[in-house]
Amino acid sequence: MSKLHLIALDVETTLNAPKEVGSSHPMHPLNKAVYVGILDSIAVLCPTFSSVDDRTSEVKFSIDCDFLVGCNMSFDLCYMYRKNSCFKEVLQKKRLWDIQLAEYLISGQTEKWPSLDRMSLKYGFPVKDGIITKMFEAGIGADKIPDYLIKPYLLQDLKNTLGIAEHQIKMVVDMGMMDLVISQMEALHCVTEMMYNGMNVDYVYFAKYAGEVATEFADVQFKLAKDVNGVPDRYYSIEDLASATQWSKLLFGGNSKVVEKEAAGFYKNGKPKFKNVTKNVDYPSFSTIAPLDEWKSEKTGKVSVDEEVLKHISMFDSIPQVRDLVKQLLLYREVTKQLTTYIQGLGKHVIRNEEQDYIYSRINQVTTATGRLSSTTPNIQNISNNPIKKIFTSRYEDGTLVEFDFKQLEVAVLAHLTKCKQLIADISGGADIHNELYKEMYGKYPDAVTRKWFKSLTFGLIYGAGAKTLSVQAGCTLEVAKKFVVTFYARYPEVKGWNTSMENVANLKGVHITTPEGLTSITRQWKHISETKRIYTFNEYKSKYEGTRDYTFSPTELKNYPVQGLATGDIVPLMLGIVFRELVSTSGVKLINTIHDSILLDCSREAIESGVVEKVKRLLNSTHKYYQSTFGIPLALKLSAGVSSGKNWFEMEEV
DNA sequence: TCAACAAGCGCC
DNA sequence: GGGCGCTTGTTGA
Repeated sequence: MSKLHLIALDVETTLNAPKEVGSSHPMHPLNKAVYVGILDSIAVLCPTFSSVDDRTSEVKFSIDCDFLVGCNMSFDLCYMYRKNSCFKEVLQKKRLWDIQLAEYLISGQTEKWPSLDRMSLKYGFPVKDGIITKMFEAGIGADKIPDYLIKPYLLQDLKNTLGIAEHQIKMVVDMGMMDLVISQMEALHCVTEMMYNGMNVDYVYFAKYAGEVATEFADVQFKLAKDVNGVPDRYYSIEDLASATQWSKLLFGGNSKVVEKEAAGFYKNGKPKFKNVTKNVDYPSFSTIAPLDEWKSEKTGKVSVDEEVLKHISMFDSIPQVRDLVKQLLLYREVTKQLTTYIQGLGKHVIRNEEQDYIYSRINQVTTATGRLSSTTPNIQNISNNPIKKIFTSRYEDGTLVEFDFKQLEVAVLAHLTKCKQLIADISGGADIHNELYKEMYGKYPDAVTRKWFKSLTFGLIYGAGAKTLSVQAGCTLEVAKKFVVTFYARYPEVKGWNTSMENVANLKGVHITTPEGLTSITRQWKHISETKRIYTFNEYKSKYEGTRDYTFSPTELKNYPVQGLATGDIVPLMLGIVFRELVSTSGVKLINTIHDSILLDCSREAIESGVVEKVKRLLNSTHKYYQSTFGIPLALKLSAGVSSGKNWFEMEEV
């Protein structure tokens, strides 16, 4: 193999953004790139360190290379895009090699956020200068650090990055992982674009809605405080409405240490002397319901007062006062969540510009065990499905948000992995598997309400739940849950076979790991290589049950990782890359986010009229073709996407 | 006072 | 049952 031509990129920046959004936030208006370091692996030219107005970097980027290399590249790329739109156009054409992403994949998702330092150690390069790192940690940006300090630091980073990339590329080729890695690097381009674009926020609506929620919170809090006051004195007294510990003591009893002053003779001057005595006080349980064993925490022994427990009490406690109090607490919890996590939480991430307001969340590609993406600062993947979502609107006058969802993605992937004939037939034929399973059990199709709870049985089973858990989660009897499990495996027998085979292989191939220091692990580990060559790492855990073996692989992880990983770790990112290439040069369309099995676009009216929705839908409905051409393996069934759109992210309607 | 952990809860 | 991240309270250094 001839020597690869790599160009490394590293940006040193100011650290001026407020703490709430992260001081180095690449999209914050107060931040900018100060030094841009570029190092070419074959050119004899010196490394480049350019300032903002320097055109040298542009020249460098125009050089053709095999990979543009960096560490945590979405960060550097966003800064470069902001510097100059010419950079954006040129850089987005490049093939990327992010050493952090490559390391995460090579490690079988065990290295989360691998740092340049850690990788430098592993691959035998000098670890960088601690002084600069300390300065960054102290909030001193690159603009306040003199050249003579920062340039050698930057150069070392660039050299290490290039060297690490060269090692990794060899490894990835040897491991047969290159197709996966390349598709992940394309996805990196897409999520970088999404982070760069951000989500447009309707701040006027946000302010109004925030006021409404705050008012509601105050009302609910007032009412709950009043109800708490009405609890007889002999029970534990709630001091903090938000404390689960205190609620547990009130509802299920418990003891509490109370410090009391006790007379202890007299001082010489005749004044009475006191000493503090700690007494244990036992409180009776306010609820008449005895706590179930499964409500008790394994680690702390505390009785849970989560939603499930509270709902149970609110329905079945024999004392009306208890039922009412707990109902009010449930309401309080709900409103608190809305206020703290969504109103206040999202509010501090709004970046206000003269023209428009945006939330720029991070989309992380190197954090999960399965290869799924995650979202932080703020987490946009768990926004409540309620009017809070109305804050997200189009940036275009008269524009719309458009969301594409893969239909039944994880079930379809399960069908592919297990090659289950009936499951493939059901999904390919457009049948709803929940309806079909219900019909097998009851001889007729369910109505909408029935289907909703019944659906949770299917997902529970795929995630690995047993009949007992299924009955609790779905709120049905154990008999129904048992019957469901039998029905499911009777209709889809290959799923059972696949599950069993995963367990067998894990037990057969799991090995004890020896550390570099020569220590051998008590638990075994199994690295499973999927057909896309993604590596899943399974570890044994201490068994809950007495008997057979002390340590076992988790059957639920074995069932779930390959499904979740292929679906939302491999297939969705593959298509993110494809959609990115298709849309990146289309005007009036912005890629703005991705939530596990969906892709979110912000579209102008003109773009909609020019048929962008149909274009993307066609791409997504051809996923099986891209899968085959990328991984060389046919998908056992075609995937399809649904589309919905709306003026804001709450009022989306199917199109 | 701070950091780590636990509980709780939002999403797919 | 799987996968996450955020907020708050608790705990222990």
